[in-house]
Amino acid sequence: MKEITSQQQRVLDCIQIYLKKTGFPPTRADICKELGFKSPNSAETHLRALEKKGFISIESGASRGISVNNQNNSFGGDDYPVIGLVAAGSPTLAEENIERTINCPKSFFESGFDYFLKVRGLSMKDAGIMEDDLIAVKKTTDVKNGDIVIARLDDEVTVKFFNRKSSNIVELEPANEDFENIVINLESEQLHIEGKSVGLLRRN
Amino acid sequence: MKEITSQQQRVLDCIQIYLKKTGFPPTRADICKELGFKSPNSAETHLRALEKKGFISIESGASRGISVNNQNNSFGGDDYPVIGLVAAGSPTLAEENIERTINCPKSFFESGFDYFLKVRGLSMKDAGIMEDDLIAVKKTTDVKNGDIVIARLDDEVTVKFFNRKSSNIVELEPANEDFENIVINLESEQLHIEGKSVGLLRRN
DNA sequence: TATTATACTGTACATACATTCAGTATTTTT
DNA sequence: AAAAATACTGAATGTATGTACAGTATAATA
Repeated sequence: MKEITSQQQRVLDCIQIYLKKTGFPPTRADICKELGFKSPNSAETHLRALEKKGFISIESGASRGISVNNQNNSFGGDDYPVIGLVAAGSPTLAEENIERTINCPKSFFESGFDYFLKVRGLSMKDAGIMEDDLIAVKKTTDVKNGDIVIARLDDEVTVKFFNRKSSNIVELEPANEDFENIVINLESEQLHIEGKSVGLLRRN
Repeated sequence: MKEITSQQQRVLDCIQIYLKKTGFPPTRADICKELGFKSPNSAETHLRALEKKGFISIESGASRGISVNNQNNSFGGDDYPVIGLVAAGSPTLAEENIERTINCPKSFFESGFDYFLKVRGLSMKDAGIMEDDLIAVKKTTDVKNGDIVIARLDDEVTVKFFNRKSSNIVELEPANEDFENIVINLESEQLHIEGKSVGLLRRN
């Protein structure tokens, strides 16, 4: 399997997202529409490159005759969305926030989980959470002190240790001395717990 | 979900078998060929019935625009051994070293991998590798500078950054200031590269 | 008994789509 | 320095494919 270029990766991701969304592969035109190309031949040449490198197979003549060569899945486990952790904005499962999907068993992380969150920044580096790591997030508001939580303050989403100081005071603690604790007074500020981390996935 | 007739079940099975085989849904003609119908309209009416009963969805106008509405599927990946990284001793795949197995797709980590290695100690903590993390290891001796390698010195197995200083000198560098570099002179010492890290799995 | 659903054959047609050809430009490899 | 790969636009074409229309026939509902 030769090396894939970034544009080819985009096309491959596009195919898989389309497949997940619709249940069938995209046409050349669909790919163009999704990625902003203006000629169906742009998609065509990328598809040919992907086929040559072994990432996909194309059935000649058949419309939507694209199949992704993942010997693993397609119809094995479940597809979990990977959501980008943008500085501002809630990590919703809205289509535009889903970067791609990862196929893995439901019970891959012990207590089950709902989606992967792609980490930005190094505020949790001492907890072994690095940039671009994928945190397996379980949607829940039932969190304990010491849990790594995905919290939303207004429109800012952040990953931090949870620490309830008193009935009204919650501290969100980073694992990096360059960052400071966030102290929240629940009487005056809104804190929304999106979920908690139940695992981590890193792919080199 | 209304009751399905035997013929409709045959059509539904046909769609799923076709999907599994090719990766994309069949056309009306494909279904006819498979089930012996002589008119595409035979398939069409069955598809309409299946849609009406909720078993499938059809995207109007799109070729092969059939998607099967099922949410239940069991996972069929491979079982990968989890090997404990003991201070002394090689991480072999011998049965007594296998702590457990984890079921996940072969291509879960991009370049494929062979086993999971359970990490002891914090010598790589600044690389986000913590105690009890599972490193996805690909067995290979083809490593580059900067790769995280699983190396064996005599009977000591360790995870470190690989750095070839010269043709005879290799440094194994920890990611923790409390630990020191291991400098190996290949002329006088034996260094065996077991493999390299291609990913990481952490389960809380 | 009338109506609707099931289960087909057969023809026809508009359009959805794959695919080729002709260009242009940049980057990478040889 | 030449060749090949990458990354596109744009137009054109044949066919793959969905889908409607016209029939025939039997079983299940209302």
